[in-house]
Amino acid sequence: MKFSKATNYALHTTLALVSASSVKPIGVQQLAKSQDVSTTYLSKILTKLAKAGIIESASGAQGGYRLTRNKDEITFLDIIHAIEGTSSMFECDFVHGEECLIQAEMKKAEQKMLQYLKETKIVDIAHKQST
Amino acid sequence: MKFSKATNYALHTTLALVSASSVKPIGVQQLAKSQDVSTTYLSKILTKLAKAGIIESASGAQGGYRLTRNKDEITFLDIIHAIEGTSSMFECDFVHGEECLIQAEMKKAEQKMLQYLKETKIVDIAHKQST
DNA sequence: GCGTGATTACTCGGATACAAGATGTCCGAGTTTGAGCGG
DNA sequence: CCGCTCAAACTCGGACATCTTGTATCCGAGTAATCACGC
Repeated sequence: MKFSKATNYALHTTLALVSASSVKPIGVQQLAKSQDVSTTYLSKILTKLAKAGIIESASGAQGGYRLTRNKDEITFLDIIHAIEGTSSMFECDFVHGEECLIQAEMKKAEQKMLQYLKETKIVDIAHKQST
Repeated sequence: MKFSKATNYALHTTLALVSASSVKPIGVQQLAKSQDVSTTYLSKILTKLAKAGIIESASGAQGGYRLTRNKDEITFLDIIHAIEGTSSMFECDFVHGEECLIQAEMKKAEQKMLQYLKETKIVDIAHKQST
């Protein structure tokens, strides 16, 4: 029950993009270098973020990645859902007659975490970091 | 980022033991049958719970598993920690100069979930279920 | 009746097999920028 | 000076390779209760 490394890469990269906040896209090479990842692997991760509509890619020379939305709209949850998927962390496959009460409690617990992640924005971190 | 099936087995088995609440231990075969798992696999899971001090095993004929503590002391978190381990769900390996702010937020979020799981007791489910 | 041993019903733990997912690499294809070259 | 072409600098996406982890099985060993047997 752990978050994948890809999520960590995604969060750090998004933070970098938010901090940069320029109109000009930033190349994968530059992003990858600061996190010590291969460019090909990072680009695979960023493609997921792009599909989720968080960032967009500009191909060709001088290409790279750039935020799409307003940067203070991006939450931790957005990133995590883009990478890890949106399915629940706990699934009870058994066939009890009724709804599984254990699963119900687990989902409530999960919601507590998701709620916090939904309230926390990447841009807040960027502000803290720059000070 | 999902809970393992083993955790589900562990939770259901513990619930069964709490509901039974007899002094006499319950055999793995009986427990496994109700969840459609092999006895050998389930016993492996229960060994973890035993090591965590939540249940104890009685070997030999008429043997099986039985709760050790008072049943209203057992929380969801106890079970989950016993099976999944106690390490954090999010680890940032990078070497930033300072503490990683992203990791800090992620751990706060995780704490929200753990807090809920710590407050929720198995015996509560047992009561709900019997009504 | 009573001890003693064998049998039976269990759990325990290590070794192993298998599948799925996470992690990462390679390479060909498409796309934009910019430089070079000819008119 | 303008437009065309071509190379360079990029990203995109699929196909692999690898490693770890979860899931599960098998089997020999140990252990406790029970039964059988002989004294």
